[in-house]
Amino acid sequence: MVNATSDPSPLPPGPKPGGIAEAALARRAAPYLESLNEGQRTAVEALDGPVLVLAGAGTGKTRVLTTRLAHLLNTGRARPGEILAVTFTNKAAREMKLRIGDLVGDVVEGMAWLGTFHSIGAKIIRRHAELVGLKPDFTILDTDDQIRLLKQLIKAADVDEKRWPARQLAGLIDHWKNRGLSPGDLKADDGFAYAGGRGKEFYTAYQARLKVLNAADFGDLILECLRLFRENADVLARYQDRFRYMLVDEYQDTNVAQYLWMRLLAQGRQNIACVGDDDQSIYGWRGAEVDNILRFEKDFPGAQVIRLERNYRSTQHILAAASELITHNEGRLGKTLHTTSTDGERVQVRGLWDGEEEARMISDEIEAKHSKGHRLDQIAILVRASFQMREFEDRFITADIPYRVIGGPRFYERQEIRDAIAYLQVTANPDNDLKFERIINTPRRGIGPTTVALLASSARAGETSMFQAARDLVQTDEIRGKARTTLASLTADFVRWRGLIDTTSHTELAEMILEESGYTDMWQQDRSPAAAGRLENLKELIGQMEEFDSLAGFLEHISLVMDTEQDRDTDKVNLMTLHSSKGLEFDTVFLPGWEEGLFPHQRSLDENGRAGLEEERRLAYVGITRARHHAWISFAANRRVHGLWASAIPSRFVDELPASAVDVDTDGNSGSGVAASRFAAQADPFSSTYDTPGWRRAQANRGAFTPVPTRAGPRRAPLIEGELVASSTAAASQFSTGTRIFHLKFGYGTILAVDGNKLMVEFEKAGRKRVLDSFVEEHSTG
DNA sequence: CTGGAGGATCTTTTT
DNA sequence: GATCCTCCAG
Repeated sequence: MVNATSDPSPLPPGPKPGGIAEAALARRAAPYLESLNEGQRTAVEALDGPVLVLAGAGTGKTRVLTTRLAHLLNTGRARPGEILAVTFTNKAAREMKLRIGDLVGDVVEGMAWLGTFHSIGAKIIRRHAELVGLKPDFTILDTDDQIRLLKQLIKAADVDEKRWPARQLAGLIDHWKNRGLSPGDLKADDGFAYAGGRGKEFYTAYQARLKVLNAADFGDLILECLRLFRENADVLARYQDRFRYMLVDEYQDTNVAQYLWMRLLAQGRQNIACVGDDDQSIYGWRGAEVDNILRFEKDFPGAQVIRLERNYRSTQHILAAASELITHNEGRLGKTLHTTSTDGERVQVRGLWDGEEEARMISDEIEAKHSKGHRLDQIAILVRASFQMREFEDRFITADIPYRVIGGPRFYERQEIRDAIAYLQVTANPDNDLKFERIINTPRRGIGPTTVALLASSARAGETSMFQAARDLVQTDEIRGKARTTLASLTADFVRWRGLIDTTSHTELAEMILEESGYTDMWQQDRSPAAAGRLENLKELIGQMEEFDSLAGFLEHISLVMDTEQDRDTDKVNLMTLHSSKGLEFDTVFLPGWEEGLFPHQRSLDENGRAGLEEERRLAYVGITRARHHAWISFAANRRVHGLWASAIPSRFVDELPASAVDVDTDGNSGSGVAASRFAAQADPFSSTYDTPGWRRAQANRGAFTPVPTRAGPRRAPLIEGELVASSTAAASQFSTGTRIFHLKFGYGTILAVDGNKLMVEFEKAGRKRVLDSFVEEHSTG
């Protein structure tokens, strides 16, 4: 482990730039350079000075990045420990490390400063913890803890949490931290948005409380690091000197705080390379500033800007569709992607009746491809919102198509895992109030809100932690009866477990804690079907701990690395959100749900106007450019949102695609297809030959649901309007009770009740279900 | 302090 | 429709 405080970082005996030694080294390095195209090679070889690489989708960004780092090492410009390379996700960091390893071998192990913004921030703060008011073993709070803590503060300040939700305050504080603002930087009216101007006050109190708890939230990992650098010129100088070369990946995703952090470090040697694509900036909602790309040339005068525009991934039509779509955005740096691939299939556009039919069309398409030998794991379905996944999962289960969901609820986010970790964290650091509060009454011990509130107020009054307060209070008569004895034994248990940290193996200790605290027991007693799985997960957790050599090491890992690799290598269809698809590529990509209100998402438009729309469009761009050979875009005329049926119009993005790169339902094999607006034979996007009671009703109701004029207030009338099940009396079903019907998914059944166009049906195989009448046919015995 | 009932809410997500 | 949260009665 390198130590900043005792490292003068002398110039290494590296070869003189442009000298003979370097030329010789470069020759040795030649093989990996030769397979690069001109732009890529420039980006790899421009080692000195500030460099901005604008890398379009599929232009070999990762390749450039890893080769560049390998090149730095190979030419002897820097030793592994002198390179700072930051990514956003652990996955990206892991992959980068792997690929550099392929190029330079074990040397990569010395790259101690390759990691995420947050892990590197945490590492730096731990070394200088006392300078920012923390102890080196401070804990990192997750979002749950953050909310819990804010709730305490809100309650203590006697503010109505219902009117001013803790989530909102958390959002505000995050927003400030993303912008690099400490409480002291705020102007008086900055906190206006919360509790009538008390935002700043709460932010101050929150930060103070974090210090008492010896804790930092994710934002602090950057912000406190920034403060450390600003207030301690000597510390900053040391790091500026150490990091001879810097590299930032996914630069378009950096927020202001990260930008300032990085700029401060780079001001030493000016050897900084940022790689990004403004067209793929899709995280504005969590603080990313595309402007950082524009600022780069201003802040680093003379910066070299390199554009990578040759796309190696997609066919001509796919690229044309994506490129044309994105030109509808203003305020982009502008790149023109080109490819040498000329032929290939056009982008397929389909309009369908509803979400279920859309899922059926896609699964049919997948089955057809699969039977022709197309691998399932080379197929992805990219949705805008996770609720859309359900329809596909249902369909895949029915059709027996193996699939995997990427980016779903992760292992470490499960309740039982968080509880178990909370026990471990309180053991490691009893002053972690938030974790203590989480498990103080789990399993139920009879310590309720009253007792917890008493502990919290007592802790605040004594400027100490709740754990300490509990230890003190049980000595007095302030807590009585059962609460007193349970609390006394619980705290004593933690003290005892803590005493065992150094003498017992951490896995053994973890098992002991879960056993003795009654936590395992709680799930064993639980009769719910999920209980067995939870116990399995706890075992799995202990198993994962074995990969670490100490409790502290494990805990640091889980607070920063919240992901686990899952079954990568089985042949399954990939199902994920557009957001989590960034950086991936597939032979075939399906993009369902291109409907106004869903994509672009209404909320994005409402809350961020034009900027919101443009970010949605970039999301569409990201989606299309994931595809190598086949891209399918589809939309439905009806979709169930929040349990209600709504009619929808095709997304404006559909019309923004170039007609020459698109095919619309060419073979006419779909009798129920709804044509895309511009591509429809008739001018009316909703006209089609589809003819069912539900469809006719949808036609009839269409005009009746014009958007309600916007009222003052945050919530506006959604554009998705037209509830088919609305009180419209004209919409009574043609079906009647007792009729025998057939349903595509559930089979035969008998109608029990009719409610508008919704039927309650007793199915022979599937049991009792509520279905829309447009999905059933009267079963004629003839 | 606990459990059930009713109510509000429902984009995206990493660290 | 489903879930998470809050409130109220025991």
